[in-house]
Parts: sequence; structure tokens; C-alpha cells
Amino acid sequence: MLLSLLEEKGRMYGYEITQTVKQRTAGEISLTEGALYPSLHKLEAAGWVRTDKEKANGRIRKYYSLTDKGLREATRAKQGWNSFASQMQSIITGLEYAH
Amino acid sequence: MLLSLLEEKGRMYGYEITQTVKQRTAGEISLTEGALYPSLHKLEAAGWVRTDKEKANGRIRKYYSLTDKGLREATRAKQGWNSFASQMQSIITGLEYAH
DNA sequence: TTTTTATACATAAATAAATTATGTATAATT
DNA sequence: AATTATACATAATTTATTTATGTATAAAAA
Repeated sequence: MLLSLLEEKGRMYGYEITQTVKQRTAGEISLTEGALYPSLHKLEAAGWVRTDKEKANGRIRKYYSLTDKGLREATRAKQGWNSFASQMQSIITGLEYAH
Repeated sequence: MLLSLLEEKGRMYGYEITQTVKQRTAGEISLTEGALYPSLHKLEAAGWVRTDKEKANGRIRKYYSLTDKGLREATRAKQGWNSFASQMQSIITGLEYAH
């Protein structure tokens, strides 16, 4: 989700990510801060995202954006999700996965 | 996955479940015993499945099947998965979830 | 005929990840 | 003046998975 959103938007800060997920899923998926921030920090440590800080409305925002490596991983991650979703569908519907 | 498979097949034993998942996903999803058996035991404790034992080829098989409650939960679980998958797609594609 | 693989169950230790609870701080709204 | 929204972050607890181990029979391979 994170890699995909960052690929689409180019640059996002944490709180913005939580709100985007909430909006796009009509509030049904909530990405909590306790899950989000450690995940972002891990992506940064892995060199998949970089950060830069910006002051907006008196508050500091920490923006995240994909590195070149992160962009490649975003593609892989989306393929990975699509593959997993198809395979889950195969299990649920009883149709063999189209490989 | 478990509820869905049991709904479809009516009655399955643990090893059969692992093999069915492996076959339907071309080996890409493996449901390990360490994950499967505790999950089945939890479903049984929750009253969503019942068990009965049968001897086949000298080995004992423990068959699982849905209770009435489990059948209702299977429907809910599949709807839940479909909803989640749609919402993930919304996040990934940037399209608002059709609610 | 001995060893390995497949079948069939199960649990324990270690690892991984999320939820829930806190904590700090500013701006806007009630 | 108090609450809500914005914005970050971490710690404790809970939950779940992976990995490792254990028992046992049947079939296949070496």
C-alpha cells in the first residue's frame, strides 16, 4: 500500500497516508500510526524511500518519496499483491490459478 | 480460506487442506502445519467447525466440517475478503471504493 | 532391504507484526 | 476554555506466523 501510494503521489507525509487510506476505503481500512510509522521507518532503513522535512501551518511534515530501488520494489509489490489476490480467489472459487 | 474450502468440500482433513492450497496456487501459497493446525483448533473452539475421525490406509484422519454457525461465518468471511481485496485495489489504483 | 518420501497429526520456541496505549506539540474549531 | 484535527513517535501488549521438532504408518526408491 505504502509503495503504491508513494509511486502514485510522488511524495506524501505520514498523516496524509492515513487519511488517504481512510478516504479511499470509506473508513473501512484504517492504517494506524502504530503500524504506519514503524513501517515507513523500515522502508527508509531498507533504502526504498527517502525523506525530507517541510514546515506547513506551523507543524513539521516529514515527506516520504520512493528511491529508484523503491520504485522497482513498488512494481514488484503490486505484482505480488495481484498474484496473491488471484491465488486467494482461486482457493475461494475453486478455480485453478491461471499461471 | 479454511471456512471457504470447508464450505465448498463439505468435509476435509488437515493434510488435504495443505495439499489443496498448494495445488490451487501452483505451490505459491503454502499453508504450513504450524499455521494450519492451531487455526483449525481455534475454529473448533469457537464452534465454527466440528470434527470426526476416520481411519484410512492405516492412518487416522481428523475430518473438519462447518457447523451452522460456521456456515454463516464462511459467508461473512468471503464477503470480508472480497471487500478487503476491493479496497486494496482502490488504494492501489486510486479509484474510490464503490460502496 | 534399508533409506527416503509421502501421508497425517501436533506442539514449542523463536520471530514478526499489528493493536492499543501513551506521549509531545501546534492550529483550528466548538 | 475545552475539544478536535493535524503531525510526529514509541512502548507494552497481543496476535500470528515461521521454523524446528516430535510421533507414527505406508509407499516408493536406492
